[in-house]
Amino acid sequence: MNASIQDINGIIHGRLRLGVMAYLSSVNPASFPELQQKTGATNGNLSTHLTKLETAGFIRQEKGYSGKRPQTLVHLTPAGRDAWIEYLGAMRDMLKL
Amino acid sequence: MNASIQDINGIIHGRLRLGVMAYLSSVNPASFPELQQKTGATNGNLSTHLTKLETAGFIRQEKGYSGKRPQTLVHLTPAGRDAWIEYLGAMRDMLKL
DNA sequence: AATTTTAGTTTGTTTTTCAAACTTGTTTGT
DNA sequence: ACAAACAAGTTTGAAAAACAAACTAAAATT
Repeated sequence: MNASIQDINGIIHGRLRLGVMAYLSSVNPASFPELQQKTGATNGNLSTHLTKLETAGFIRQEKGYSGKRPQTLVHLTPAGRDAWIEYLGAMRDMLKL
Repeated sequence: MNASIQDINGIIHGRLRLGVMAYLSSVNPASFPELQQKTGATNGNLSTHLTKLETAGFIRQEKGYSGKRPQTLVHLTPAGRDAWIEYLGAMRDMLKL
């Protein structure tokens, strides 16, 4: 296969989005504040990147309530999981891990 | 250790620079055209990113000649190798590879 | 001697990243 | 009950990064 940088999904590769995807790959779904805490991002920044991942079809944002407070649950979609697997493969190959 | 995105070196992480570092980690030094071919970057773009890696102290650009043609050889510095090792560790940990 | 090719740098535009400021609604203190 | 502080996000504007086109300079080719 011998992956090179062209094979690395740029949407996933961004630092913050990579953190989100990595976390979602083991904790799915995860809440917005949970992701914020795990990534250390500001809420504004996280919001922007989630929108980007959502536009790419990798995650889904479910807006509901926890009690009376609004709560967004972020789900990894099947397409997102596929893309994640592929990303891992490409990185493993490229970095020779 | 449990690495998160904060532990990932942003200079190295950029797509193109990552390709350069990965290549240099096994072929050191490498010529400018060789890197261009391997990464698929335009020469302008590659030049910019090499400058960035050089400023960070991760590579050294040796300007010499191959016969009469100018040839830039790009060397991974010891600091660059250290940073690379650390990057690999952080990624391995974060991606659970 | 004109044209093409090689090797790179500089410059300007587009894209991306990021955080401050704002919005909307909730809880807490007095 | 009313104001102040808090929580959960979104919008927006500024800074940084990525990228490719245009340029420079010298060598090889015709």
